[in-house]
Amino acid sequence: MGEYRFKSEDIDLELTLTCGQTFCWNRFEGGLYGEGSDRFYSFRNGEPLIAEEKDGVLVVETELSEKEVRKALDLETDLDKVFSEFPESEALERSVSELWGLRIISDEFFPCLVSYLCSPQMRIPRIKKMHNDIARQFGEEVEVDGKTVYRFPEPEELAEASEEALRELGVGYRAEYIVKSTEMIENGHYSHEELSEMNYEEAREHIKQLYGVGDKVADCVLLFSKGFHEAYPIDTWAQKCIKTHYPALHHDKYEKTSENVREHFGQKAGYAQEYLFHAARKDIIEVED
DNA sequence: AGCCAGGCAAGTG
DNA sequence: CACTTGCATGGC
Repeated sequence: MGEYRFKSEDIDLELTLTCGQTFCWNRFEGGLYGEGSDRFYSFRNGEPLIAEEKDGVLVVETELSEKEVRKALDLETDLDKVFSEFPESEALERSVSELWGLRIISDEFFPCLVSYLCSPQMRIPRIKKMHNDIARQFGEEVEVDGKTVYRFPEPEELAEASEEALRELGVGYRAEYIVKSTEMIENGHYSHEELSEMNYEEAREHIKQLYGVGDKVADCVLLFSKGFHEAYPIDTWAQKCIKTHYPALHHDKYEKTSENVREHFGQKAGYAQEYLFHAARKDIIEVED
């Protein structure tokens, strides 16, 4: 297997993979959010990707090209440059100083989509459990690094799953979102490839054709799998952050707030969202209801 | 025992 | 367009 090495001062791998943005990575031992090994794996194009931080070096083992590895972990982004271009803000400066090295991953479209179809009215650890249960039930069992793991199903594989079978995994009413959206993709009525040709506004409208994809899920999937770094998902936490620290940007309508934050933070608004979101959840910055 | 969680679609006025 | 309602499940 190929091996790539990167300076780990540029990325906090553990934080990046466990902050709740991705559901597509796992630890070899232990749950993603608890204690366990510091060796992580995911898949891209069916190929495993193993990442580990040791002695100040990020080591990635995979058959994938270096370009794809850089893309998956967003190693091309110059964090200093991103933060220097945001308007001055005490909340953001504190978040950045505490969470330096947090990067916006880029997962595969389909597994990312299904995770966020599961996300409405749900806590992050349970979304992760749903993702892993779906992989175990409908994905392929494969050996990675000598361990038996499950690759998340491709659309044609998950298309075999009935709504009832999904409900048995505890996904509740989200089963309908998964079944209908998977069906659209599997029978060729929806292609995410086209998203890459579009600007952000067009892409958001396009992806909302999928059943169960509203404003918030659209922004998550565009940000975390399609490289639209201007996407700023506004969930309950993000909403509270904006209200507390950027009241002038707050609005009751999602689209209006979205427009405001994108205009305020610019092309990398998603990075501001990710740092503020995680800082709020970690009590690094305060938020009011 | 209620209440709530990274919202969404469908229905009504 | 603005506003309301129902929705599954598990943890606290």
